[in-house]
Amino acid sequence: MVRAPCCDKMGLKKGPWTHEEDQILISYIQKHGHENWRALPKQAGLLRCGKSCRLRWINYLRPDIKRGNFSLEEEETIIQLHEMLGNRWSAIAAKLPGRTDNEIKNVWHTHLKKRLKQYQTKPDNTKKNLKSKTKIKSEPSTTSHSESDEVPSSSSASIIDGSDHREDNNMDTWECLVEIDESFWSDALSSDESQVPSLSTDNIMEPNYTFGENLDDSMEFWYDLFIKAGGSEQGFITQF
DNA sequence: AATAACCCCAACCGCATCATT
DNA sequence: GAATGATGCGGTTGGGGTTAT
Repeated sequence: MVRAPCCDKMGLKKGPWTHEEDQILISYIQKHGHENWRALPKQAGLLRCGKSCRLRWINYLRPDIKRGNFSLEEEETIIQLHEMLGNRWSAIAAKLPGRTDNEIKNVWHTHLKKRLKQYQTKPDNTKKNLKSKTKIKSEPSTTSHSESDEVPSSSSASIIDGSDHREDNNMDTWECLVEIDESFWSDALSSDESQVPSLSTDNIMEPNYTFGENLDDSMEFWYDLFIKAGGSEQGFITQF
């Protein structure tokens, strides 16, 4: 596989982006879009490689990026999805509107993984005992962490917080999904990923979210999975 | 007040995969 | 089908900020 030369070999700039560079990139993409990342920096007048521009745009400059701390619901969603999908951060990010794979990956490595580990080594801990010292960000944010964002509740289904933020029936859905053998999910997902539709979590995270163009296909896909996993038709109707 | 230790996150790197020729 | 080019993705790291001593 032929790889593009890296930035330093091309005499291109690396490291943190300046405000000016951000502005150039934003205005260029607003005017021309980003059809060709490789050509973009040259056309925009940036001394960056296309890869760097793409990353900066996707992870930081995109207008629909949701800045600030993750909500409890988001964190719990990450944990649940991680159980199902593993380290497929982009797939997880797709279920969390406004969040990037990089951001989710960071949150996982810095908070959630530790939290899970902590809980697993101390399964009899009370929720209170498991509170950690997560800092409160000072930056302006659309969603703010509460102090109690560190509390696992059960081994796999609800890790974050004892206070249930979901309706019980939603939790049932989660537990159902989680109980399905992980290998089943990976097999099912790898068999034809292009068909993987939105999970029901979309409804939790983004009430206005609509399924892809082909809702019927999506539902059919999940129906098949559900039945394969041993669920009944009635159960599927109840869950979804 | 100084500084060591820790934490967080933006950005880089390299591989995988998809698209085009 | 092979070669090449472009993009996507996940793992990792370095620097800056924060907290503890």
